Amino acid sequence: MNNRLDKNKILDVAVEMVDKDGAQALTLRNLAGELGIKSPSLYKHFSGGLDEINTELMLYGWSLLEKAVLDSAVGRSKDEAVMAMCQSYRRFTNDHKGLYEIMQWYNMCQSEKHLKATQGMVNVMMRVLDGYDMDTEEKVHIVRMVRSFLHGFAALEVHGGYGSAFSVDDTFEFSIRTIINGISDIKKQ
Amino acid sequence: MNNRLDKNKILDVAVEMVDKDGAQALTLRNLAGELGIKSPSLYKHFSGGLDEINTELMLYGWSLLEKAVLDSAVGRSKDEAVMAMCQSYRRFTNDHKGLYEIMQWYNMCQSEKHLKATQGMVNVMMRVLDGYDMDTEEKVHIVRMVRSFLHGFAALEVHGGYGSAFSVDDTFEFSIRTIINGISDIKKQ
DNA sequence: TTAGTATAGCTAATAGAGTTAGCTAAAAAG
DNA sequence: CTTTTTAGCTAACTCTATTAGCTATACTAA
Repeated sequence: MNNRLDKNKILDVAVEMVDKDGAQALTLRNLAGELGIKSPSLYKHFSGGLDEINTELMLYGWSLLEKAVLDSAVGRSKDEAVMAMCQSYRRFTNDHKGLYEIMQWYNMCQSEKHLKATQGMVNVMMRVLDGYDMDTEEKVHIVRMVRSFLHGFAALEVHGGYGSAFSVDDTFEFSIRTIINGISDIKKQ
Repeated sequence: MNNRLDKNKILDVAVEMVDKDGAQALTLRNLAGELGIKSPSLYKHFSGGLDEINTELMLYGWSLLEKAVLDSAVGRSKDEAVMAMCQSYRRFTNDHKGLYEIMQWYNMCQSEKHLKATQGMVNVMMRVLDGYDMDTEEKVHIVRMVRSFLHGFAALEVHGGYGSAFSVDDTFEFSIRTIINGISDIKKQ
């Protein structure tokens, strides 16, 4: 029988680990321990070490998120599609707290890789905005705005940054609706 | 003469370092080197080690940002005040890339400290919204929305997350105006 | 001013990360 | 069945943060 590990099995375990205990819990020692091997053995699968593992996780996470956002927009258009995309984005960040952390900060410096990783999701958002009557520049601004909001909301929500007692769900709905309203308002000018 | 260091001098140098080379460049070795001492000596000033230094930086950063946001809102009201606050927030994150990184992720887990640190800025924002006719719940939602946007925008801008060629300044202006428009739209309902 | 105390900085050593080198046994390939 | 490849191991190295203990300098009280 084949008990040997491969990249995918290792990454799956890594995702479980970071979503359970946070991104900082991903050490070679912990990961190897979880897999029942010793840390130097991980270099047989990821010769680039921890850096390569983080990069792979980052890429994997963005592909997952792209798929989630895409699925949520299927069969919907305009406001309904925007709302659905935003909700699936938020659901993802709550289901994958650790992975999303890695997606955020990892390789942010070597921007090319990161930029490429996020491009898929950006394209999906752009296509959804095709349903509205606006030019490319307006769409770019809106996608940037929505991404900024979703990203910031996730960071604050996941890390418990919202102190007061009011419903965070309500804030999310309210914000998306406000953005959508603001968009149509600008179109009326 | 007094060549000895104190907490404030050390923190000032630390801020310079992280803003120049990023948060990950803050190691005891680097910091000590920059100060002309050896790393164990830092424990004479920060018995809690690197963790305490990061915490102090986080608190210091939030107090700076609170002050900046407060100053920008003085003598302004409503939309003009909101716009000024947002612009000063953005200016801060660009002037203090490294410090802002630390403000974001550090001690996010031990939320009490972090929550308290951000409370000052939240209070300033709430007070600005007193100029509008809305109840507390609405204000809370709006502050959360604006914070989320500003936070997410900063993260994307600072790390070069905006790929396309369109002006990032325009996106910022557009977004704030969209949010303000959305707010008044909701008020009209 | 001076004697005494507190302490900022040092060196040396420990512990725990990531990483490399080299070995071995098991799987894969012919 | 033989050969080759390779996943996993141990041992060792480097670079972190951190602790212990020493010393000389700067404060402080008489």
